[in-house]
Amino acid sequence: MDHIYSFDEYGELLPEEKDTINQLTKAPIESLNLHSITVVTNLYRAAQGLRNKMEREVLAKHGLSWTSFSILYDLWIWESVETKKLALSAGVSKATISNITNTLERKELCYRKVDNRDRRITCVVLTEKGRKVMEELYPKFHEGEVEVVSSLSVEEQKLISSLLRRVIRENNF
Amino acid sequence: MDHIYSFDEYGELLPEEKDTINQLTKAPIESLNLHSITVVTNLYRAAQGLRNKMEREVLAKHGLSWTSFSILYDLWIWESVETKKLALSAGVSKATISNITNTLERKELCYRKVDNRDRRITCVVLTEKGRKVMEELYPKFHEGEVEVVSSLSVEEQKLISSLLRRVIRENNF
DNA sequence: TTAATATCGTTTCAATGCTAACGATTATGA
DNA sequence: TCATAATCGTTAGCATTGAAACGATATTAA
Repeated sequence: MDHIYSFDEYGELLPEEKDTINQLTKAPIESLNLHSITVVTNLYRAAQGLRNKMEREVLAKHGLSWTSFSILYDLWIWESVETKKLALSAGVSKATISNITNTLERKELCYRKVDNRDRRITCVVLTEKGRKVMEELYPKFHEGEVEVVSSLSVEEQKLISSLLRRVIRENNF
Repeated sequence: MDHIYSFDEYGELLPEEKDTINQLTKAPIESLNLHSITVVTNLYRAAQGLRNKMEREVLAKHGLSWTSFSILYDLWIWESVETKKLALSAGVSKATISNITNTLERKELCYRKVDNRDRRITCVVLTEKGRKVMEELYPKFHEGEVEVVSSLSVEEQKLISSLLRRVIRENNF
């Protein structure tokens, strides 16, 4: 990553964009919901920036991606988690969890364990080494979390969380 | 992707999580900023869900990723864009743009053009075929945008946009 | 002018990520 | 019981992603 900035300075549609969309689609500008576009644009940019910042400033030290870290976090909290649940939690496919688990196993941060009651299920378990990494990394990750939203007041943080939560709920994200 | 759901049903820290974090880090629970955690968690989940939904419901038809689409969008609006600007706009590295441009070129949706004034710079240009794809895809993408935030009122959409924009600004995302 | 520096895009290599197909296991139903 | 269906994790194949190294070009400084 070189550096991230806003392609459009304002986080809203520029006149050029409106013109182009108006000219080049059958849908005239009147039928475009500009507020929806703005929400989606800013939502994705904020999340992308968040991920890049964390991977660069916190996770790079241990060569972990955002998703790897989120898997380790789940294991840290829940001790042992099924592959499928890890996928649902992280919002990625089972195949991705399988691949990342391989990488984490190679780093000796976790290991697989077949469920005895249902042998189709594989549980992933944190190793002692994995636990130590989380103990070291989590406080720094949390610092980053605080920093990223520090420009918002506590009330605004509650507000944006409740709005985001509604989006998540309504879309079954 | 199988299906996405909230690992924690509430979008907030569960008692188990608080306990674990409290026990396993040197940082006691009092020093954790729970609101920051909630904002970051919900922000990333919403964005992840958004991306997955769009790739699945709109972009899969043409085998495009979110990033590929965002590049095509920039080209659609601006005709011709430098590689570096595309990277900054999409929030990915130059290398990623280079790779994706290769794929898009293979699909004949764009082509490269060396800048005559500064031969270090490569501009990427949309082809006629690429323009047609965007004309077909953009209205559907926009439908998705509207749908995703449809549970929020216009006032709430303005509000969340302005909050997100402040996060973006303050972090130089 | 010329050497040093900076900038830009590509390449290399490994990890992440998805879809589809697969093999193993469990559940269901006739 | 036994065939069928459903569920789970992995594998195969390909695209995406980034860090680092690299070559080409442009800028700066001496």
